Amino acid sequence: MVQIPNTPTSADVARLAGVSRATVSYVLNNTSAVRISEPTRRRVHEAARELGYVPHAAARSLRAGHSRMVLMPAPAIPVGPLYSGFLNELQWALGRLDYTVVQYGTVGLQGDEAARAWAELRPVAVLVPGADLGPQGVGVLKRSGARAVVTLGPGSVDGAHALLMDHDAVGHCAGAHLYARGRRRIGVVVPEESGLEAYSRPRLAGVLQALRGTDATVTELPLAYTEESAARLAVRWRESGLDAVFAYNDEYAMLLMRALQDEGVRVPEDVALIGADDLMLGRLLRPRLSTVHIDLPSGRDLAELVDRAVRDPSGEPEVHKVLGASVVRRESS
Amino acid sequence: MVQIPNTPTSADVARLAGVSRATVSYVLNNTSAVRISEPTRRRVHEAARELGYVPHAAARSLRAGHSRMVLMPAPAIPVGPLYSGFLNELQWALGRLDYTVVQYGTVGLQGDEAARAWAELRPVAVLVPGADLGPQGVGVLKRSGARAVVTLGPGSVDGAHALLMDHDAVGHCAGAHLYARGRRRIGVVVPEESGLEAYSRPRLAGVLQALRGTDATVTELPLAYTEESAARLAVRWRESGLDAVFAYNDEYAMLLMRALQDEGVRVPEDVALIGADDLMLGRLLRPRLSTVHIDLPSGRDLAELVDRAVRDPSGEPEVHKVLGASVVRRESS
DNA sequence: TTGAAAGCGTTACCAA
DNA sequence: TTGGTAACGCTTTCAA
Repeated sequence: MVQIPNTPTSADVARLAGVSRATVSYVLNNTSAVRISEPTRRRVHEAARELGYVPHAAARSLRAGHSRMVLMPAPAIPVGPLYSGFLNELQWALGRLDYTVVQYGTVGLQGDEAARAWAELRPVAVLVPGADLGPQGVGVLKRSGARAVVTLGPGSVDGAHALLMDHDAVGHCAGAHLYARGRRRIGVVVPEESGLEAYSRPRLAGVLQALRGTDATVTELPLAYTEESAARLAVRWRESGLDAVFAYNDEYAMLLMRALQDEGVRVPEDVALIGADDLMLGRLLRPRLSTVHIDLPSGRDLAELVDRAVRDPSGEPEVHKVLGASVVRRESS
Repeated sequence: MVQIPNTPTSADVARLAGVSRATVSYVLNNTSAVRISEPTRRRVHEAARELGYVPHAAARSLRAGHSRMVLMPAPAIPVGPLYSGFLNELQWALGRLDYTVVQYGTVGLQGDEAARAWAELRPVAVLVPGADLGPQGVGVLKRSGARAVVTLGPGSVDGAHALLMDHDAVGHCAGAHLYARGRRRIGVVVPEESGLEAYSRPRLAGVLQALRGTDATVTELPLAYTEESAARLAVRWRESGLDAVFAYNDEYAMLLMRALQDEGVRVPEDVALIGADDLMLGRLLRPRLSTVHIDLPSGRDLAELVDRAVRDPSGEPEVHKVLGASVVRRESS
């Protein structure tokens, strides 16, 4: 017969220590408004340890009327070292401010439905990467007690703070660089993988904007992240007449570079190539890959924004441009 | 003056609809044990929509005595496409089974302290990647109501289910392969970055095991993920006399390959090189990088294990070896 | 210094 | 078909 242990509650601790539940709460929370005798204190701690008592977060925040939970929908697409480093720093910084960061696995849920699912947890703040949140969603979250809603993505939403990750700037940088290098027939890789449109569209738009009013032409190059797809693109390269490519990011750039070289297209002589994200691996190619270096905000800064917003929820939503982009020219352009 | 909207509760909905809280609950949860008239039903839904009512998960699970939350500590190190694909699949599969997956940002917390933090959320199941959980921790979690504790990592812990990710096998594969290719003086890259020991140690051990009792020698090669570090290693390469390397993974392999080639060391003629993880990018190198392909379990399978364990918590802990490793020979070995 | 009791938002039982 | 009520675990006010 299996002993199914019942989860100990503060009442169990109280009973074992021979005190009331109130006293247990005072002791375990170090409530300063009330002085508990040292022996009692010890008995309570003892009892809690013995029972393996762990407080019940839900009950606690239900009673308190609020929690310190910061909720982030977990990004559905694999995320590079850049962004995951940022996430880590952010979690650490929020942890220092005594928040608990929780990534919520929003699978099939869309838009407002997702917002409602998040709202059920009554987080004190919500950080939403990407563009999956509308004004409705912000309303739902605020009404359910979120004191701060922050979007991290291309646009800003009414009522929410925004960290504008302006990927146009990445494309703009790349386009201007290629133009300055004397290239005029410029291709822009657009990944065929779904979920990347949120980045690829603005990057393309940035290139277009950088070249508007010049004599350069811009050609979209759909490309899947497979060698076959890259080979198909490479095989028809010469007839395309392109003399430069912004390859969306370093990984697609590496893929394309190899395919082009296999076709005898020389980089950078025949075609200048530039990626983005400044991955270590791009540096290892021959020629070394030029790239657009992206600066994300520091996790500390975002954590402080969140904290500020939580403390003063009626403050005006802040909107910050936080994505710095700069060309790192190496050998491929 | 700013209107701070109070979060609507089911009582508010009841008042607006002119019914009792119980009725609201029945309607919104489609309770089948009870029949509510169509007009009432409509009024309730109407009222809920109008107020933007969102149920309070904490209150609900407090009342119910359990939740459907599956908690995973968020991995602190950046995680490759392989593992993050696995995570996604897992979240999706658990979502289909009506669980809610939450990644908990455990920063700084160690061992049992971390386990207690997780336990506060009273998850129905806990999935712990890595080796950060001891038997004590399992005890805390179980006592606080977790019906399944599953570790994903190198070892198994008493009382918990285990998906054994036996990274020894990766090293074993690589070592055996290099030996079979006629190499005898074999280097093994050990990343200097902290947090990777959990993988690098067993991979090294696997190589050693594969070569035990043969005439081959194994040399540890500490390497940081920087070009400088790789260059330092490469510069002293010839005197090391090594004729093969297992480079921990594809990224370190790419780093090292470039550094070696820059020193005029030929791959694979002078030194055979093999990585691990079967990244797309390794295929793009010259020579194309040999690698150890790693098979993770399907997210669906793990989801089903979790579900089984939740339904029958008294079942024997299952221990599965789930890491398949196989060499993909390309041109570098 | 300690204890009794109320109440946070839900749901489920029992009555009406 | 609907409503009252108790209970989940915790904190806090008020009394003793």
